[in-house]
Amino acid sequence: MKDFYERVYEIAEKIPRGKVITYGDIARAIGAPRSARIVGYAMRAIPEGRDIPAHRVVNRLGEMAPSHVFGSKELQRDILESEGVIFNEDGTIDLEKCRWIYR
DNA sequence: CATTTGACTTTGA
DNA sequence: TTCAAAGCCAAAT
Repeated sequence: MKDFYERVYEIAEKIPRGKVITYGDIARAIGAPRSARIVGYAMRAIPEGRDIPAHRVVNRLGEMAPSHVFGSKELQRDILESEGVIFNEDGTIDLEKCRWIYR
């Protein structure tokens, strides 16, 4: 049995290109539906040398991570857009179309 | 060992 | 409907 963070990373790095996932969904996928915050905490502490598409992990409203993580929210949005993620007019992700379900 | 913190979510006023 | 507050739980201090 691996560390909590490890499980988060295990799932996060499997997110397909052009898709996103919410913190709550990841938490549920690793059997800890009440630990959405911890998932976010884990994403902030991603170990170096690990290739994790953290920009594909968003909150349940499809909003970008706070600017201080990627430098700016616009940067994260650009990356996602270039990967094929659909955005709404207000700058949030269209979860209906791009939400990824772990399996 | 006790307290604080946070890339969250849900609920109640 | 909108806004504030509380719950949640692993890690860091």
